[in-house]
Amino acid sequence: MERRQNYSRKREAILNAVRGTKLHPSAEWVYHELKPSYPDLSLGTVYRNLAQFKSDGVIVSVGTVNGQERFDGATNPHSHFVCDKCGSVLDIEGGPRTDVCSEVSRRYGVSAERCDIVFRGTCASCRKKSEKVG
Amino acid sequence: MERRQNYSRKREAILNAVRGTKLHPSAEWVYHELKPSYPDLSLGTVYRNLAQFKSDGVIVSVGTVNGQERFDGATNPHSHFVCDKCGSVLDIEGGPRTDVCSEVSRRYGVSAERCDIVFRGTCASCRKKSEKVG
DNA sequence: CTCCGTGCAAATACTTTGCAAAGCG
DNA sequence: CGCTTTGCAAAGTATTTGCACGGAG
Repeated sequence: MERRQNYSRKREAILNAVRGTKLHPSAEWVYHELKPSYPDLSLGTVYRNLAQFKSDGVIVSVGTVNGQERFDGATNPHSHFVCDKCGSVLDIEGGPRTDVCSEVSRRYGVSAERCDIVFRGTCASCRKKSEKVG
Repeated sequence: MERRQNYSRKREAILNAVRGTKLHPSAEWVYHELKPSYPDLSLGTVYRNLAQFKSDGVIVSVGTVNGQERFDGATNPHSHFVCDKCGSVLDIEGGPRTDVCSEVSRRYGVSAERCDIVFRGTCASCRKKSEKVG
């Protein structure tokens, strides 16, 4: 059916790159990460595969940080923290529960499937920096 | 202080446009909305003012929907629902309690100031459409 | 006169896409 | 051979920015 014929070493590498980091990378990050090992990799391919993974639900989008979409290879329900200063993204475990989806669906007549929770503020590292300065 | 010298009719119009709709508009939407009344309004001005409002905390960003940033003139704490099909944005009441922020801040050593909760799925209208088709 | 706000257009930045070549079964 | 994947470069879309002009104090 939906089975891929062509296994594609590059595709696997892209997926592994996303899964193998806690950085919640952007397309460009993945590209630069793999470029040394795959000199003929193209940015378009990275974008194409990430879009595919996302629509397949294999990875999720954390949202847009400083104009770049960021991805997460961990699909278990958890929240994120985004630093407004440096744009780093942090996993937050055990955030508010996502079973509110059904309640929202009922109350608003929609069909809510996912619930993304994003905290925003200043990360530990950026806080230290501003303390040193101030 | 930070007081504006030049009041600017256009700036007020832009803010009112965002506040006066439940659509959670994009910059372009605001532009097209005001263009008839302000024929010499430029898109750059809309972007500039929205960015200003946002950094002043007068409006908030709902996030990026289909590549466009969407804004909300209501700054009281509440959540949002985004339709993956048509991109419409809905206010969801009873949103994030601020005490999760302090808990996250404590546990992760960050300084979480805001918590954005976004539900995603299919809106009532889009659901009807697909029912008719299917 | 001095500043701020703006129009306009050019510049950026990110992402998508068309097409021919290459890979896998 | 048939279908998928990719490199490359061009195109597309959203947003930002430089600069000179116009209005308010």
